Amino acid sequence: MPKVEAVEALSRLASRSAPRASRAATPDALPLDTILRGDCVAELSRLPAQSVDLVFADPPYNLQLQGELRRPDESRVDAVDDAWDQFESFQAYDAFTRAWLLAVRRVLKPTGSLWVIGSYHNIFRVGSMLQDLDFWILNDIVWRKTNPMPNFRGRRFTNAHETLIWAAREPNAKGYTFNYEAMKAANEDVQMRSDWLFPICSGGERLKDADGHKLHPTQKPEALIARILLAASKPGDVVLDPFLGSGTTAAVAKKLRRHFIGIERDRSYAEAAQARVDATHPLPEAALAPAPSAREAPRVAFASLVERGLVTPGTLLTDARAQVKALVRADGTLSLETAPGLGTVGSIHRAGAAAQGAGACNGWTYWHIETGEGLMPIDRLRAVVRSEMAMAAE
Amino acid sequence: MPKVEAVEALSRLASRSAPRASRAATPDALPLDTILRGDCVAELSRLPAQSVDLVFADPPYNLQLQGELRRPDESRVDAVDDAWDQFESFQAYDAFTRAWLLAVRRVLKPTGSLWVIGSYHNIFRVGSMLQDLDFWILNDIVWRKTNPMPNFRGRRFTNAHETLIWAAREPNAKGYTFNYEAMKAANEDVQMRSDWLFPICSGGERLKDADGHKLHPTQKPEALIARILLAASKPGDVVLDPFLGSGTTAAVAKKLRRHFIGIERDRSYAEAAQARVDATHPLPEAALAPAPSAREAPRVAFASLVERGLVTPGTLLTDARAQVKALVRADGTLSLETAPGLGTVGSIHRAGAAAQGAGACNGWTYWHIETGEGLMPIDRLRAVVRSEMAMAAE
DNA sequence: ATCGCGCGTGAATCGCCAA
DNA sequence: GTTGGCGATTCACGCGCGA
Repeated sequence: MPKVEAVEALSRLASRSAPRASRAATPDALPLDTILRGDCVAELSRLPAQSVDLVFADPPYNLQLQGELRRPDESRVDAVDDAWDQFESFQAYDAFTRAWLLAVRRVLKPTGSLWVIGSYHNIFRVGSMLQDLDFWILNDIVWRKTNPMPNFRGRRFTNAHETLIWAAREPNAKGYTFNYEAMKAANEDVQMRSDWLFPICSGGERLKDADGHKLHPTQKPEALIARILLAASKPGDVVLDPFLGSGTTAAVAKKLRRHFIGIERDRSYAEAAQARVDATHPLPEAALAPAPSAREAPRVAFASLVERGLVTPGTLLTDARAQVKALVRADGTLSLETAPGLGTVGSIHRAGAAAQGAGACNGWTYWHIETGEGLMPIDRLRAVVRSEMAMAAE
Repeated sequence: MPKVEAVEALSRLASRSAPRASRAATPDALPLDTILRGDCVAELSRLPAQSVDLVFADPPYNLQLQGELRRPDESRVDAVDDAWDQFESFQAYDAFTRAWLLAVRRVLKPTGSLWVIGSYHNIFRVGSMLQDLDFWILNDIVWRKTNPMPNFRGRRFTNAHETLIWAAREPNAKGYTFNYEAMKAANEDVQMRSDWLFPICSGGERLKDADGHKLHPTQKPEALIARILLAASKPGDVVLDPFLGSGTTAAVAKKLRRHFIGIERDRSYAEAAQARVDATHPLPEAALAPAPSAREAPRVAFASLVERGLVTPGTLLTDARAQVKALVRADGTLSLETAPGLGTVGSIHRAGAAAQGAGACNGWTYWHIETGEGLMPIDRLRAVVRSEMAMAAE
């Protein structure tokens, strides 16, 4: 991946020339479960490379509002018009985006992944930059709001969603975490879709200052962050948020027994986030037991079934209709006894593929063994081995 | 808007240097209800400037598939791998996007608007380019699919949506069509949101070739296009689709009594689209009667109510609670009789605003008149005048 | 204690025309 | 180009208060 290497070189260059504070001239050890106060690019450049499992980022949206907005009853809408959300131009916003994404790439593990949330004002810039920097987009996710603000002037559709992008560090990245089974189980046993429905953050969850005003203009709901962490990280992983704000990511990470690193420039936000984290307690470990994942079950070679005596060499395996036959050899390979593929010797998967003239085949479900009560897929034997292994591990 | 002017200059330059076919060296008259066969940039450059009300575009998604995809049962997924969907790089895709967007901008009326649909593979490029070219994004819309294709590998979330961008020709564009009332009525009388739910195009609606294979890999559902046309155009408007494909936009436009112009490069798609259009018939006009829109109703001055004798000078108007009072003057202005604002003379709106200490007020709904059966908003009297005007117009 | 009502409010690129 | 007048325009949810 020459392009990735070029990007990494740029990233190193950027971090070398970045202004250093007194804290350290070389990357610190990983400051786990800490809120760092400062500019995120500068702070990221002090962290060790390839040390973070998951990044969640809620960057400024660059809203560019003109004038005030009033409701039909003449009350004023308290809009996001903070200085930190103002950029001079798309060019300036792109430069900002490029800088923090490069800094994030450096600290991400090769198996790590990145989530960014935004609206139509900024998300297209972020998505394009991710592609330009050779991140690899895995999904775009839509957060549908149950209770969005209406369009008061009746000139557009109600802006009822925000967009998240989930990306791996680079093309062909292997080993990023996706807890497929847990997501599926959480979605009535069908695959979790790319459109999620959550209320906006309000009520008791919304942090307020002493005067009862909202502490942060864009506090995200914990349920949204929790789904991200449950989908794309494991307990004990390191989760980093370069724009921590009111601290939702840190609080949810602590609750879900992930480590967090938060970066926040604004002192009052950082202090409120710290207080919030201090008041948050991890859930009981039992509540976080990972959902059973077929993918993470120990790999069992068919040969080990032969070794364990569950299948005797010389046995004939068949397909579900008992028309294709294959002989089990002592080394755990099969030898096809029927056309097409007659004489083929190979793994259960290759033999099954050859028997069907297909490019691939899951031999565990294709091949069956004769029992007193009819044909049984050999996958059932694998299940036996796995349960034995689980008992032995305790 | 100097930036817009610069973009328009570029656009003119692009159209001047575009290769010309024999058809014409200067822009033709608008070829209404026609399918043009050819490259969309070349064909667009032959159309008169500022002549189109609405553009719907479903450009190539640049899917960049690597190898084939199979379902768990080994059946092959018939993916979009057509030549027209392949681009060498993001730069090449961006250049393509820039070219057709500039060509579209030239033919769009200043009051026109543009819709583009895409997935995460291309929509970020399109959205960024729209912003770079100084289009003005009005909404991003999510098409949620009721029946998306599952993720067969279990490595990502089910990709269950596509994204549409709705944009005006330039910042501060006035007069783009948005049929707010119709959308609200279609959504159980609450504002239409930015997330829409439709099934993918399948079954009888899906065009098939002689062998029963799907004719076009990305045929869009008519319901999706219909909502767009119903939301953002009027009967008789000109709707243009630069990537017509199987002709959905043309067929829906004909059905909804909009004019269409379709551009399609591929001969077999263009022919199928033409046959489809020929077999499509417009809906009865009554079915397309626009939903009543307060915004478009004829303006009625309060003074005309006085002139017509519906309100007598000297009458006292009150707010809904009968606490604020104002005297109707012979010229149709009001004079406030109560504090705050006591003595203020002005229009029903200014008097209402003064009475409330607000910056603005809709006097038609604020002021009430005493009838035998209680207070009635003066808006009801306006309705009487309007219905008289409608009868007189017939 | 419970229910119903009124009020506040949320990442918003939020009007159009004539003078 | 700017200004000012006319007049059109909101949904879901949480909380507090009073019956």
